This record gives sequence, C-alpha cells and structure tokens, in this order.
Amino acid sequence: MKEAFRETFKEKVFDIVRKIPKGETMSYGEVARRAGSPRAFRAVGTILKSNYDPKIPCHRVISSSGALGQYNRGVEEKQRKLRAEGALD
DNA sequence: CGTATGACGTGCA
DNA sequence: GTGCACGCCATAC
Repeated sequence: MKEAFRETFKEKVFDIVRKIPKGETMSYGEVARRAGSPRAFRAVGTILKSNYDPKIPCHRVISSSGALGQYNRGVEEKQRKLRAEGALD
C-alpha cells in the first residue's frame, strides 16, 4: 500500500505490458498513458529496452502506426511471436 | 545536477 | 502514400 504508487514509470510499464492479453498488441502511447504519462511513450521504449525479463511480453508492444517498432531480441523475433499468438493474424 | 540518448508520435511538404 | 524534422518524457552516466 505504501510502497505502491511510488512505482516508477518503469515499474508501471513492466506491470502494464505484462498484463497485455495474449493475441493482443498495445502501442507505446497506450502503455505510457496507463503508466501515468501519455507523453512518455519515448521513455517507455527506453525502459523496455532496458528490460530483458522474459516475463514481460514487450514484444506485444508496437507503434501506434501499426508498425512493430523495435525489439531487443530482433524485430523478426518480435513479429514471429506476434504471429504465433495471432496478434498479426 | 546537467547532458546525452532512445524500442515513438505527430505534423507538414 | 512516403519522407523528414521537431518535440516529448524518463533513464543512465
């Protein structure tokens, strides 16, 4: 309760991304918005790239334009996983 | 504390 | 429809 709410943007982003339902994709702007700063989509990318936790399906985070964006493991791997989940169909 | 960087977003030509 | 430039926030050094 106390330590909560003090979660840095980073912690929130990880939590949000981790909550992304399988087969669904969320844009950086949406994640940043839920994190508390709808203009921090930049920081979201900076944070996600700093995160290498496999528990965080950061590959489900794409650009609002519909582009997959980048990925610390490779865009190809990202697209591959999304397609496997049916997010790309 | 200040500077530099980055997995973006939007607008305009 | 495509390409370029600017702006934005947070993190790391």
